[in-house]
Amino acid sequence: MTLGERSGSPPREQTLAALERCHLLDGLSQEQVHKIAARCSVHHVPAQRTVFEEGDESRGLWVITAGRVRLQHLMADGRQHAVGFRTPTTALDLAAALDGRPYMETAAAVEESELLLVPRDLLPELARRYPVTIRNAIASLCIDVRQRDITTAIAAVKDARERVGCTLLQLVREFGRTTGRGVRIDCRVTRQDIAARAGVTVETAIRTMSELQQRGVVCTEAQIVEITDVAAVRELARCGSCQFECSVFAPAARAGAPQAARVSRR
DNA sequence: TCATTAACCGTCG
DNA sequence: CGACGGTTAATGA
Repeated sequence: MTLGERSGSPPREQTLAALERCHLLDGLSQEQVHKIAARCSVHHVPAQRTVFEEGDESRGLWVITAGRVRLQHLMADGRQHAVGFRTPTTALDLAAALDGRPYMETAAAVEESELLLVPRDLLPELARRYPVTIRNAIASLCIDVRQRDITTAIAAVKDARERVGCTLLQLVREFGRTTGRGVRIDCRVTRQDIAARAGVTVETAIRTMSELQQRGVVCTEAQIVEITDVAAVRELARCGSCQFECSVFAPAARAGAPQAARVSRR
């Protein structure tokens, strides 16, 4: 049992609001979403606790309603490869929920988090009653496939320093906010996190980050990374000589939502 | 616990 | 050979 304790109480306002913003349910009315929520369970997961593990039987679809979750893969050498960090309104491992096969990766709460579990037997019903969710699911899966394709391609084609550069740029895509000096990655990221995501050791991540820091390209304070010279990072990652469509790492656009900082292409 | 530095060492082009 | 990057160890915050 890897799960945090369950809260029996019905979903709170904030939880419902997060579910409403889950892309899988795009196009459903508030009332419809609330009816679905009534059949979900709310789970509070303390920091560091695992929500589910790679290989576990899928229990349904997990949707983050608060906190932050890291998705990771166990590699042959025992190290963890961080697939990415996920924030509220994101559904975790949709593929496993849909095909009922075991989870493809481990989900661990980075900070205290809250997740909603849409029970597995509710999913076919959703598809039947709200065909739009099928379109939404396909869109989500496509993004997933593209992200994974890029990730594996990068692992094969880029060297360690370049991968650190790619990781920084992906984080900017996911969490970047423009500031006076440049762009800030708006969530705490340890050197270890960067290393796990780039598929390098901490020391290599530190080597690269230190070099960037000395060149005045980035600065870090309390695990918040700010990039003052995005062009230099793009150069480090050799963005110019690769054609991967990294825009798939950006959160899906949504009317009325605050726009994250963009990384200009080319 | 996290960050950093440095020496060391194996692999590969 | 030499660059790269992983390993190990020591140190400080």
